[in-house]
Amino acid sequence: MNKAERQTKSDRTRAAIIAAAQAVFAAHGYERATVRDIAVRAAIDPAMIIRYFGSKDELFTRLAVFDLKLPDLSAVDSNQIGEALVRHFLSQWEDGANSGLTILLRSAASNEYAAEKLRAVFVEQVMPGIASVGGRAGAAERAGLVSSQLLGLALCRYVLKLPPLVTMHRESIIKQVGKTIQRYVTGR
Amino acid sequence: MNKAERQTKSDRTRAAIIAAAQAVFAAHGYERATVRDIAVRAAIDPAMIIRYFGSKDELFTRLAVFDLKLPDLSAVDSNQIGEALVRHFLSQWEDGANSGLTILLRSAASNEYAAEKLRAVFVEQVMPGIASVGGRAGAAERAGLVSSQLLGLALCRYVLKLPPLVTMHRESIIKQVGKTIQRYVTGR
DNA sequence: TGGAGAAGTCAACGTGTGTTGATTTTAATA
DNA sequence: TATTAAAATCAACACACGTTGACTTCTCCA
Repeated sequence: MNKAERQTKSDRTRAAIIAAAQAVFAAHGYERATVRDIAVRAAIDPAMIIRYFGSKDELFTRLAVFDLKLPDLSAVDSNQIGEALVRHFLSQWEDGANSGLTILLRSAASNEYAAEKLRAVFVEQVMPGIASVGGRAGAAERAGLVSSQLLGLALCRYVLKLPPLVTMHRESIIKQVGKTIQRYVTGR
Repeated sequence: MNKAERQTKSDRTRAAIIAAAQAVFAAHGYERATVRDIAVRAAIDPAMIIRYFGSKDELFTRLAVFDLKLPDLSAVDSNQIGEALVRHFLSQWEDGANSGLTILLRSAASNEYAAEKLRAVFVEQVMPGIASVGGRAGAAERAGLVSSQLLGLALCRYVLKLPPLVTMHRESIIKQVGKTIQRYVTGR
């Protein structure tokens, strides 16, 4: 075995910790998630988490990241941008239900670090994307409105689990909310 | 002094505890708010909080209530329902910045009791209001969409404090988001 | 004014938390 | 197989939390 392969054991527990931490942080948010919960789920000792990641904070920091992976909107048919954005957003969410965005949204309301991270996602990813369509004029406000609708949708459907939004079919949401986003993005 | 007035002393600390608790719960959410924080802010002993309210949970329960005070929507010009709803919602929010809705929204993402309370607000207050306009057909879904936009707006403007939404003028928001709500409520 | 009940103070308890250091076990090399 | 470093275990720490009960102070009426 060469050196790279030899580390496979510790890599595995490292991965187990990350997977468990993602699930627990996503389910309960930062404050309510405990190192011991994560350890149980990963079937390891709580001390290992500190050993591998330094502290609960550092582990959270490592997982509280999110890449929207916005496509090039200037390449999309400009009448379809709204629906395309909602569709993309829903996919991003459902693909990685335990991933960054869930963790951030669950924690941001009571955790300033997570809130700041979410604001950064807005400034670095949403803003530029919106500005690339319909020009820079009023892009910040348009991006803000877009975010309010998309985050609100995620909050209600995935976090609060408001019955009608949970039940509602993906395509209905895309059609309805798509119209809203379309108007926000293009200014009608 | 009669009996009612004699209790004025304890009523005052009772009120101080409530005010302090509203502020702390609204600022940090249930998990992060501590009995000791509330006590410091109310300038009283932590033990008094337990003495007066039984437990942190009971105090929270007492404050985690919200009355949307929706006006009779069937009396509003049906072309103005969207704007009227947003205006009403913003007023409700800004009037009592430390009150029920803030507390609920700050806590609901990581506190199942608060989430349940928010769902109850939806079922008991938003749903009936929306159903009273445009009929019962699809009322649940329409109400869900309305909630996603309004809660998303509150989340971004008051909790996450996304810069453009914080800066944006009240009337611009009412105009822009009003159109969205109008379409959701009336089904276009 | 003295006594009784309310209001407030104080120190401490038990519990759950993140974290640490010493120790034991495991696994790869010589 | 013996050796050595990595990996995992364990018990315990320090701290913050909600909560309790005994005690003191205040306040008002007889």
